[in-house]
Amino acid sequence: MKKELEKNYNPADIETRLYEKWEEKKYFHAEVDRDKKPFTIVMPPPNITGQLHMGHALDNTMQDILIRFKRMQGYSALWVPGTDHASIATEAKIVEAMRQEGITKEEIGREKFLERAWNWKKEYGGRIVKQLKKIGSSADWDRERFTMDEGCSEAVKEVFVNLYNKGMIYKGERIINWCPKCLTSISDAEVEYEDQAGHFWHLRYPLKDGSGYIQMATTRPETMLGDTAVAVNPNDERYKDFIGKTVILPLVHREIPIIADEYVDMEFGTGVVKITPAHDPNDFEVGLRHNLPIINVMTEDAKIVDDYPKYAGMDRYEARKAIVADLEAEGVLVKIEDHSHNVGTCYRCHTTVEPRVSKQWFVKMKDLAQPAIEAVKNGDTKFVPPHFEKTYFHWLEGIRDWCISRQLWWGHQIPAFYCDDCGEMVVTKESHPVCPKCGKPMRQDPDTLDTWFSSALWPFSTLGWPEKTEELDYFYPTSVLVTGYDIIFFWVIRMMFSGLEHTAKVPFERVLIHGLVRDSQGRKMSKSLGNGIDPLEVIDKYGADALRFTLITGNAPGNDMRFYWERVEASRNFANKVWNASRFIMMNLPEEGVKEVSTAALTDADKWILSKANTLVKDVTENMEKYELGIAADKLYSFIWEEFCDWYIEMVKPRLYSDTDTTKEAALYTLQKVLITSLKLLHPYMPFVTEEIFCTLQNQEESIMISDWPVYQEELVFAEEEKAVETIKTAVRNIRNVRAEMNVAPSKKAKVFVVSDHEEIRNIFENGKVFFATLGYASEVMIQKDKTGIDEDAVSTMIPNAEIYMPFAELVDIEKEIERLQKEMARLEKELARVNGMLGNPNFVNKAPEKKIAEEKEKQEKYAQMMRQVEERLAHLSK
RNA sequence: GGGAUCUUAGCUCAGCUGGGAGAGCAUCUGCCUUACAAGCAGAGGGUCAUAGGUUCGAGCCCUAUAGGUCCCACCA
Repeated sequence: MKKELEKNYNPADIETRLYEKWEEKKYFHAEVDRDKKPFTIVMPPPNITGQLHMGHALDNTMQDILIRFKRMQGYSALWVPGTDHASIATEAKIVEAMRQEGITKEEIGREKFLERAWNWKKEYGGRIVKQLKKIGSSADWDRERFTMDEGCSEAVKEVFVNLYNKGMIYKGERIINWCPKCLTSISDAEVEYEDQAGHFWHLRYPLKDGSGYIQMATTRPETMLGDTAVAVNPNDERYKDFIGKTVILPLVHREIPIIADEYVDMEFGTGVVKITPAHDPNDFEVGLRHNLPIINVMTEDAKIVDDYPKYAGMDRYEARKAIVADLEAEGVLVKIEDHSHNVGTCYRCHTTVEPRVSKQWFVKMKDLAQPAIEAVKNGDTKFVPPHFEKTYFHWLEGIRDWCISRQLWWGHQIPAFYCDDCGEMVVTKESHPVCPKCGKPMRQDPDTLDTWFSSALWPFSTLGWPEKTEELDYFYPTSVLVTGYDIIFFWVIRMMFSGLEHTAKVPFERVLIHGLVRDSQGRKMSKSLGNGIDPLEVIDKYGADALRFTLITGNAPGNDMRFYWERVEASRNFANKVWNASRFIMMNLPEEGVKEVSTAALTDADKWILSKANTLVKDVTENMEKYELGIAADKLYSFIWEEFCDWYIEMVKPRLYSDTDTTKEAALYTLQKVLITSLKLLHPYMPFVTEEIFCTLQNQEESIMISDWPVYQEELVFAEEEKAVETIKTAVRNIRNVRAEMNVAPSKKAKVFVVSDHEEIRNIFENGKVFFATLGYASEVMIQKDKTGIDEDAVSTMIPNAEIYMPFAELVDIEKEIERLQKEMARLEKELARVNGMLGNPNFVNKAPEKKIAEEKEKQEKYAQMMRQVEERLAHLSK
């Protein structure tokens, strides 16, 4: 029994079932297969704390399209999925959950805390994976990884030890970005700057010798407790005499020197800067140059330390108020100005970052950055779109050492060990080393590594590195990395230099960058604004195919896009169109199936659509190979909807409905063939509908996703037939146009006369006679060499080398008819003038390519000829 | 301060290497035509931000200007 499609397309009915089938059949699984070429993508691992959002949906849709495309093309297409432990985010969630229970992590200790964290991971880590499956992701879930699983942890240790032994990782006391809420250091990349309204407090520090004071301004008066100098520019004439003198720090009454340093900008403010090495990165540098003491005045959570009893325990903003009040009381506060400045905030919690001097681990970036720059410069890795390479270079060229230690427990603990007895330190992959000097057990560094340290290894750690696995050998370097431009600094760059350093290869050949999905007003989707749209809700309402199609069309690579429900609806309508066209075709297919038909048996229309479909195969494949996914999708959309449904299916109907038509088989054959080609090309974009239709149509279980990708065939190019059908389309359009203008009801059929003294044109119409009945509302079609027997009052329309007449005696309004023809005349005159202008220009004729000139000459002839037709007709009418 | 990017139809956006301005939505006019009203047929609507330049030819390349967005940067 022939299977049929349900009357209405309902994505919810098919999606879950199909996905389960795919998983069961292991279609997503890829193996090393030396007979095939590899194509590899590693999925940017979503955080285990994460919920699927539009960014994931876009990112994963793009990857899935590429993977499905390559799989069908016969590659061993591997998409490695996984999740990221997201140390700061996860730890914050667990700490918060514990806080609600009234316990702190210190109370339960590291071991118990990690136990909780792992439990949490078990409970929630799978959630995002389930969600990714809802959008149809065909990732190889058998190879799912986690940044803290055994293999990844091994890779992390290996890398750390290697880099340490090469001297590229060091521990040092530096000023770093500290988040007083997360209570950890963060890297430069993790600081987000935002403009904040603040003030300038103008202060006068009195000179020790009583000869006066020196005046400066600060945006952070509370840090004055830690001032250890006042600086001026050495070239500043105004302050020449002050250099070397001593001032008395107000409130604290510490004696500090006035020093000279180029860092001070003479043009800015008073040209005097207070120097607080412990609480400002620039001051820290100045302090190093001048051997200034570093006086830390704040605790980890940004409160004033006990050394200043009056302010001890106050947080930085409280202390600011108190100190400003005291400065005023002491008479050293001159004035307060409004001032807006850039403040660094923690990218996770948006607390203002506090620069803090502490001992941390760093990766030396200079030697790592250079190869990463070169690899892109010489094209080993290319960005799509290319302009993101500039961003990449810019950031790498200005890169500073990477602070990788975090004062957190959830993450990869740093493989450095200390001997509390003799102070020896070793860096090793062993988990319980003994001190090489005194043989005592050693204590591991309590800090963990930046989450991005392990993500940086993702493209090769997931393939088995540091082991020399078959997978690594075959699938690495990966083919393309798909990610948003907001992640270039965090991740792409770090994967690049890590890959080059540890595998001596680039981690991926392409970086495909996409933008952000914004709301309909162009705002970023965010939790706090509550303007986020849940992809799962979209899927529930319109299906995953509609969501995918929406995300992939209507915008250029790398650009942000706005999300509109209307667009999802339009995509759903397209899926519905495909569904219904397929349903129509299936209704007409005989139970025993369609036989292969020889080319000779095909009509012009058949050849036309086959030829068009063939071109589509070529275009779509080329676009997809160039990562132009949106362009390919647009072409599919217009081919299927306009050419195939609106024209071909309509043209073919009379043949299907007739029992005597000898070309019926050819029509059925062509319908099925073009449908299957279209479904295959569309499958990467809309995997669910295409699968359901494909299997129903073929009455088989075997999936479209493992079928062969269509290939362009020279023998399916039918240029003559394409031209012929285009001629007929033009004629039909003109007929419809005229009828619509005259408000002729579709039910009112009319005779159609085609007059042409070109034999080949008459032949085209002779072959296409059938189409005029349904498409052109014709009761009868007469094709003739001249106007014999045509009612003089007929309505007319012109196409190149032919005239079409429809006798509507009772409807014809001569005035209107003349008006229409005059309008047409004017258009032709304009076009002809343009062409004449070009061809009359000797520069054009001498310099333009021959092909272009020939094209224009052809047009010139066409317009001139049509003008003669219109002229003649006008002359006749005005008689 | 440096850099990137954008400015095209009422709205949102395409427009690949320069060769007669496109789509979706919205609007207007007809149609329940036996796959689809989630549809069919037709129509209107644009000095491609501005000013120069290169070119036979510019939405596309170059320069400047205006406005928007984003990223980077140590101006206390």
